[in-house]
Amino acid sequence: MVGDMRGEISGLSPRLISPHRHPRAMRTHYTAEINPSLDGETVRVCGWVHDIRNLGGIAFLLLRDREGIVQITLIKKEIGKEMFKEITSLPRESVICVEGRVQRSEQARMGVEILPASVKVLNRAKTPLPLGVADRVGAELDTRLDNRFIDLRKPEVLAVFRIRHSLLAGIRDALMREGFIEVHTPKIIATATEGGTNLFPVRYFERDAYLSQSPQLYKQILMAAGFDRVFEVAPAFRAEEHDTSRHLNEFISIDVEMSFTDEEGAMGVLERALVSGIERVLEERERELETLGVQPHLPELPFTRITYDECVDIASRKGVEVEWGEDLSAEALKAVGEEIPTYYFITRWPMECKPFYVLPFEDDPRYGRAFDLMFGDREITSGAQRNHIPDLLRETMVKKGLNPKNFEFYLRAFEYGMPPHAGWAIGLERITMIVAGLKNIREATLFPRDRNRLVP
RNA sequence: GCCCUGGUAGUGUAGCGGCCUAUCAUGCGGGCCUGUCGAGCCCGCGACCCGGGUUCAAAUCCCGGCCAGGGCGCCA
Repeated sequence: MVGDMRGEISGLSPRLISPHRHPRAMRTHYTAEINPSLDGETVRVCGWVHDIRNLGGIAFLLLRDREGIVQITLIKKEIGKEMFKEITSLPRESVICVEGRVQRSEQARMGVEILPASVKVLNRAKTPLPLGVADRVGAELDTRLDNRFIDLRKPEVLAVFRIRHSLLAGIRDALMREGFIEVHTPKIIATATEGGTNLFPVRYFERDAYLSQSPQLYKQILMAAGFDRVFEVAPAFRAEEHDTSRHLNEFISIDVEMSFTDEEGAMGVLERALVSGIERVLEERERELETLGVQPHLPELPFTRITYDECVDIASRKGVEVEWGEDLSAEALKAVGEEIPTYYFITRWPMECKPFYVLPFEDDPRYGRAFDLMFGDREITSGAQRNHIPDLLRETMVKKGLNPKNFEFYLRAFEYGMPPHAGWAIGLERITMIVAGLKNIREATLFPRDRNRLVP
């Protein structure tokens, strides 16, 4: 772990202003920037006491910051008995600033060490720690989440969030390159967006309101407003009772909506955005990927497209029966995922198992212009060309058991010039999970909200 | 929400009716040690999820609760 943290500051933009140039900056360098070429120079580094190895007359203190770990070498004869005692008895995870001289060293693993002139203790950690950072024993996810502020100090945990950052940056860049405007729609809403999922009720002064499960209706309204191409990165809330390693009750949804195109146009944007995100991770996060021991697969464009009916065939050939019109079961998706162990689209879904806002095909209205983006047997996105024909939309809502009266604010937008449009939504934690090779979605979010967890 | 499995020091675990004054590791406290890099050695500290029950006797068996892990359903 320590060895993985050598080298330059990871993944900083070339336009970045050095964080140490600020006049009030306490440090002159991140630990990762201390290298043998600084031999003889005086530097100041700040961070956490990762570990101390006291050999009696000499001690080695490993100082950790966001970028890595550097060795502080304490020689009793040089710094004096008292200072030696004071520093070597600091509890792990205390926060200190060390000013000292850089020394090239064959014996130090990083090829360099710092001989301190002064050590300032900024915050002494209590003992024992609720969770070890440098410990050799593991900890269960639940214990880690209860003590997330310490858990996040672990380089391999931080790595997940730097990967997530780069992934989102790559996706956002691709969308901006293609002319999408970033928007923010309300998260406190009056009615259910799509029906089906449960919403969290909130008190909105003297009225009942809900937390938004999806920006779906609002981003469609923006198509009527002529925004043409929009995207939103925002939380979505689902009051589902599910409690699994793939579900959260609050997650970040990347939503896209675009006018004057069909579902194939939306799929094109999605596959380019996803490839851009993975490319960015590969460019900027080599070190973090190494820390986690994963190598994300960079898919080729365009992704494979197969229809729902083809999936049903593949499943039944493998002995998994699917009733036409039903959503594909976990078992059926497993059968299909075995055939295509990478990213691919499932297209041409039955209207029965898709939401009301999907546009049916003109030639066969039993099918809708919907698609799912899959990774093996895991669903990561769904999207569609939307139904922009108001009469047909009302009709479909009734068929789905929804009352159009509750959606007047939405339906009105279709009556005065609504262009054809399409879009999709992707769960940021879900793709982070795939790219970073995580087993539990909770690891892809800082402070997860699930069926049982509301704190921290 | 359903099915299965489990909850033992700060952390991760062993024990599964009396050999438990509860194992081991890590951690923490103290001591020794001038080149560690999973440092080493010596001494010490620290735990049976909660509530009922069965039994001469419960960490161990039974019931309820809470929490967790694995599967399924639903979904992004």
